Amino acid sequence: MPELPDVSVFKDYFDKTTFKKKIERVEVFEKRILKGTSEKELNKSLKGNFFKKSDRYGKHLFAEIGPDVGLDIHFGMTGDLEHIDDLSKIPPYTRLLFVFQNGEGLAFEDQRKFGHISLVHNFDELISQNNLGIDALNITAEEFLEIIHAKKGKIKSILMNQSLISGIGNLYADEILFQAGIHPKSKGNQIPEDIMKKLFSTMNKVLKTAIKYVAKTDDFPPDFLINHRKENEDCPGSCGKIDIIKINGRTTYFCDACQELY
DNA sequence: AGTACCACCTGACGGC
DNA sequence: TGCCGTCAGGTGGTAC
Repeated sequence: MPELPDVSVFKDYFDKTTFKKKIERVEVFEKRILKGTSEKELNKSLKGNFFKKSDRYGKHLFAEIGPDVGLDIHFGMTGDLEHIDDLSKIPPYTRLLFVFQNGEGLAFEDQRKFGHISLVHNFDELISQNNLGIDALNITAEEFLEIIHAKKGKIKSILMNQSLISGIGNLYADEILFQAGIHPKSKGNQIPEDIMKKLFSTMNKVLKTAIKYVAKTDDFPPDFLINHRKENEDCPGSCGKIDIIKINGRTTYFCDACQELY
């Protein structure tokens, strides 16, 4: 689930639920989640401190603790955050728990254990360590065009490549290409300039709209592809039927009638 | 450089 | 009802 809009929502939730709360300890229930650190080291860095501020970059959440220490939180496929009032009621799939001195907690849940949490020195280190390209909501039109025109691969693969542009996953890649009227198999270097500009503005529009709806896809406007992800479903543009193909091994939904192949 | 698989995990769903 | 294969919105590695 967690792509850029979801992580943006997690950031707001994180800020709201950790603000001004002193960290008493960190409990790790699943070591696999930790990358390059340990429960002991985490506690050493966090105990007695506060989360000062957070930032989102791509699909990552950066939680700053001190001038030279912070957390890199990645939500994998099933990661989620849940604030806890009662520490005796820890949600299922809690892999790590921040315990605050006021008796509250924040659970990092992750059913499939693909998420991870690591210690980083700062925001820049998070970006370089994960080899992340420019954030999808901060990239300029010029940078966007340049990156995509330099690639001969399929546009959907390019959009999903976190080291080129970071934040877009399978779901939103399909949505953006659908709304921009571009076939997902189009080659990056063959998309005309004006279509590229449309793709850029569509990417911004889709991501911002998703954030506006708190990434709750059920509430998205009916002309979005997102709630029509079924084979043979009518295209929201009522021009044809939704097709399914595989790109990069990922299920891809699109409308052959309104998405042009370049 | 681009692509095609496999792997990591767990649960839900459809077919038989 | 029960077993089994397949699939899921992410990422990383390997090999052609």
